[in-house]
Amino acid sequence: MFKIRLPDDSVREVAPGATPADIAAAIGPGLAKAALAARVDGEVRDIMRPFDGDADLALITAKDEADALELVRHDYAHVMAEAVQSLFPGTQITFGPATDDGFYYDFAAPESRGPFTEDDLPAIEEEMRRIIKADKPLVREEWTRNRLIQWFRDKGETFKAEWAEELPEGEALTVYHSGAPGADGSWLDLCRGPHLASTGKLDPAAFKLTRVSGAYWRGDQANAQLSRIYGTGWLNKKQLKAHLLRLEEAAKRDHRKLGQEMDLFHLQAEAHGSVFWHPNGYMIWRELEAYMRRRMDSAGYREIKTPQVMDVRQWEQSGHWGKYAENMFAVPDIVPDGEDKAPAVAKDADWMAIKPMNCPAHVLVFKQGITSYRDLPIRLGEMGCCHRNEPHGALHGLMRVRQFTQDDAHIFCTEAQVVEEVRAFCELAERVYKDFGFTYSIKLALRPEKRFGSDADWDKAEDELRNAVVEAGMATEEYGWEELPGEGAFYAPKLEWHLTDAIGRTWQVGTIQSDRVLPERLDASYIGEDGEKHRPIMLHRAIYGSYERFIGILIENHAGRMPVWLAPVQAVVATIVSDADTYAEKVAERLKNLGLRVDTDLRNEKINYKVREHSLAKVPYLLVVGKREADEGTVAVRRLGADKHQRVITLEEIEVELTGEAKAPDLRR
RNA sequence: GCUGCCGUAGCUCAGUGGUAGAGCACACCCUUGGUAAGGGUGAGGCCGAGAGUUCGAUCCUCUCCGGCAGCACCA
Repeated sequence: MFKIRLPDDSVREVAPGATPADIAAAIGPGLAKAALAARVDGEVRDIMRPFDGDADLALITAKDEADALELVRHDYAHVMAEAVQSLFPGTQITFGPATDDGFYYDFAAPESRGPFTEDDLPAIEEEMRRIIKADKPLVREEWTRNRLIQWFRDKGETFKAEWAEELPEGEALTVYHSGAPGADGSWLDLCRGPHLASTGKLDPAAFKLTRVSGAYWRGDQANAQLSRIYGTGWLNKKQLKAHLLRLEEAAKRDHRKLGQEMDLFHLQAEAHGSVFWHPNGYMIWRELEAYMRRRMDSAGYREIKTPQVMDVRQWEQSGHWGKYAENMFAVPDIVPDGEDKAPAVAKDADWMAIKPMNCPAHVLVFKQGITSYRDLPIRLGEMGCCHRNEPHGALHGLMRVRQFTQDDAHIFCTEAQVVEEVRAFCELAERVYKDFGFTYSIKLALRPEKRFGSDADWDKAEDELRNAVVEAGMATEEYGWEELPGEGAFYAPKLEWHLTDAIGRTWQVGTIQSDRVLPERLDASYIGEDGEKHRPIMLHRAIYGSYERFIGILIENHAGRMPVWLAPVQAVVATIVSDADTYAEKVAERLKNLGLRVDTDLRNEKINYKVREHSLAKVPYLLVVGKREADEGTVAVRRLGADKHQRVITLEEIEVELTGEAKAPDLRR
């Protein structure tokens, strides 16, 4: 007999061969029905899998949402794979995991038919519902590796066979049958599990196939491209509907859509991946830039400006040409003759390259003259405009562009100063992100495979970054502290700041990198206390990351309703009747004289129309004036996002209110 | 860059193998109206670019450019 202990510490004895399902049934029919799987000694297992000895048992039901969702999504993936193979014979299966909101499965579609398209989805959904309603038992079996390989080879499943061949020899491998093994219509996949007891445990109305795409076999671009089908899956219909609603809400915040509606910027084919900033959008930029200048000035940075284009030899020396050339724009140093649209370039032409990063130029500034250890640390900042030739498929609105401006800076310091500089940067970053109301997490990206520099240097650099965060007290769960092996830049490990926006998405923005390679390659040095030359360490750092991306994040985070200090137009004075025109202009004039961005709307339109238009334009303050306000020297205030309730206040009062709200966070008292 | 889908008026989108339509926006006229669309009239399009099939292409085929969703790559 096995002793099975339940969460309430009661113990039940069962005969060998008994399963968690038996215990659930013994406790009650309600639980037997609700139980989806079992946690046995902490491990999630099939509810029909017999105990192998004494165990602690907790039954998993829909109430254990995280576990339940993971199980259900994994099962949807398998049901989808079964459905696809039944509808499209000749399709090979590969892998299909659960994701954050659903599942996907990668298939090798039959060559004769080509990859799946969205038109295939309704039929697949229908077939999935049929399989779910058939309530097929999901049966676990242990197979040897050879049996597996043979099985998949016989079926023509080359991907699965390849995978099975790499699995460890002696270990028993699990397969799951959908339907009794050997029975008509039974289907099989290699899978670690666990699974629900049967397909009927899934809700046929709680999933939806959402899209198709390509995906590389084993995530490697060098491998075959598979056809991936994505779905979202939930425990019940209500959850599915809520999820679809969340997607709609997110779509409404899309910065590309809002950017057009609010006339902030545009993109067009002739400069694809580079932003045309309109006056409204550039006003946000200017405020951000002014704010960051103040923050950096007071943190001891000095701002510089360096060339956009430098001789390729310089990029060769810095190492960028070797490691980064595929992302760089190069220009021949020639004079076009004006006759050919695209002049021929001689083989021996000199080449220049547009900067993809600011760092080499900053080293060149550092190298002018002789630097004493007494001068360190030297913090050189630049609002540096960089160009990177990104893969076309990666471009995305403001978030991923080919021309962007960084709030960049490089700190040159001694080894002894690194930890303190990084720690100070952690605090500066925290102040900035708090001013914008963001929460964030900090990650340490460790050495990648393709890299410069010795392992000893990487050891030191990684330790320094880690220690600095520890000293700042931020290497904690609260700050989402995590280390990411292999994710560093080719020249240095990186600390990364990931912002979480208003709807829970994360974006990498800030970074600091400790670099020993570039000072070496470009021969930067300072004179130490001992009168000898020494290599400085160079810290690359940014807080916004890029203005483009940061503005994109701000737009989505606020759904376009920017805080007053960032709003391109902070207030509109709108008239009800033309008799109030003069007064409206006077109001606007007074507010403008206080440095506020104010427009008037004197058009021959009804107030309803004006309210609607300026609300949609996300203007934070609408000041409505009619005869009454003109007579009394007041304005009727309509604050964007506040309830309908309106306030009528004096001109003096609105001046105080607006100037208060329009102050940048670092200037408030 | 790879896979799939898409490209028609400033914007959002219908549509057809015989060179085009709606709503909003825009212009003009009427309307002076108290908090999310007052009414009328009008102007506006090389139907992404190039080649092919066809008597004839916005529509069919191919190539290219761009966009979208993933993948891969990244601030």
